[in-house]
Amino acid sequence: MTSIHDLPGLIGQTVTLSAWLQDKSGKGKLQFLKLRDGSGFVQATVFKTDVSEAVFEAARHMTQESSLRVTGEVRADERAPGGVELAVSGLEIVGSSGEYPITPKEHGPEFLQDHRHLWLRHRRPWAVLRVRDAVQRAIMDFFHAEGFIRFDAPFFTPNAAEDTTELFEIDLFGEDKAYLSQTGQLHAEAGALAFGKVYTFGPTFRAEKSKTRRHLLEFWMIEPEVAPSSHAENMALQERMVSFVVRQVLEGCAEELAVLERDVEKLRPATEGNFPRVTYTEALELIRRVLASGDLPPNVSAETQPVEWGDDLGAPHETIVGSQFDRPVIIEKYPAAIKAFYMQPDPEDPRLALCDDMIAPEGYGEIIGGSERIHDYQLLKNRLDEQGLPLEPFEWYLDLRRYGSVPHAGYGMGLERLIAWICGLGHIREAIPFPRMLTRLSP
RNA sequence: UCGGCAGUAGCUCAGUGGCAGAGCGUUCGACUGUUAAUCGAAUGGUCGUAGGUUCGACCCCUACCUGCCGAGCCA
Repeated sequence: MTSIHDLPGLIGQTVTLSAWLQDKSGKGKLQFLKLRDGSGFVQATVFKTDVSEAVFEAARHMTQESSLRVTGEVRADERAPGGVELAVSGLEIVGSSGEYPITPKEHGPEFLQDHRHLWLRHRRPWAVLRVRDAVQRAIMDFFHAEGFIRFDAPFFTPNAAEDTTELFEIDLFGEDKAYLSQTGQLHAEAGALAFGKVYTFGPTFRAEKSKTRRHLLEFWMIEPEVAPSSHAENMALQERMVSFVVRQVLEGCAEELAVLERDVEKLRPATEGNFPRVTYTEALELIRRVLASGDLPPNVSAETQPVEWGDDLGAPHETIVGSQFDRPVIIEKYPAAIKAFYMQPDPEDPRLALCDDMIAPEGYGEIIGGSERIHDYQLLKNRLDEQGLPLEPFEWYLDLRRYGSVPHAGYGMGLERLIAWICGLGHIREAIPFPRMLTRLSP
């Protein structure tokens, strides 16, 4: 069986495809069949004079999404989309199709989401989810080339790493409570102190009632952790990884990005590295300047207020900072008070944490959050106390500081947010096969 | 949780107190180069739900449900 993807190299040969009928347009004695087989898309022509009466009538009455075995000669033809078409000599319907809900016309997002299991067959999800696969492969290739091992963190955890985030509670046979993991970081730290360089790669769960284009209840996160390492090395790793992934996608997914009508020139700068870096304090000044100029990026309200030192940046503020550069920008050294308990203080200014967020351009917002971790036992214990967190669940985490502690650092990257930016998606839900959101658990 | 917007045919939408509409889809017919083909015919409705105002409600009022977008929070 031949794949549609391989047809350009088989011109002149007669092949058999296993494919689905994506669309059809008839011209009386000539039928155009738009076929897909997962590897690609091709047009087939059925001339009444080339096939039996029964085959032509079958072609004329086939319904959208019927599964077929099609035999024909591969021909180069400028009139065909893609320049190659199949001149059909034989045709067999494997599975007929009823009235197919997703017609070639426009549909609203709710309708398409309700039919996600079928929508997956269409060009746009085809392109996005193939980019997703390329991104995942690039990430794994990158880390293995850098000497990392993949180190899987548990999904059930007894405690919150960051007490601010809501967790999904699991009933463990009525005795204990467990939560679905919202981060693998703490376990990745144990892995880093055992293996040096590790990364986790798996789903993560956040019970936030967020209904925006940037949020899912269940998303995939990559969390590298390195020991020993520093804040500066951590940022350099983030930059190397993101530019490598974008480079791989531009090289390997030209057709997919073309289907999505993504302007690849907007991605090109990210392949060069040299991501700009601003401190939190500098970012506040930058935001103030842009707001004063009135020249705001799209989707940022004119009502947006500047940020007072000590307050966290909101989504519109991140969009403003991201819009000032042609590639991802790193904002570092936020006030320690608004960040997680485990972040190492800046030795030059203990009010600050050695942490950073990477903001994607074009309004796609935060894609990475990372930090150097506190390696001193007493300091970490004090931070747990200050936050009012119980020590007992964190004893194992404190052990990492009791036995051969070393400065180390890591970060978490949201896979779907990275994909949404690379593909230029209007909503993160398109970046995962079956999105799980506040208003959607099905299909 | 809060704010804004929306819900009418399978889909996308128009209709704004007086007969429920269009385009597309689907089915049938014509057509040998279609790219969201074109042309002709047929097909299509609990106007989100419940209550209210009115001689009369898709339209006005109230409540609720559902969805979309945004905020907060985050990746």
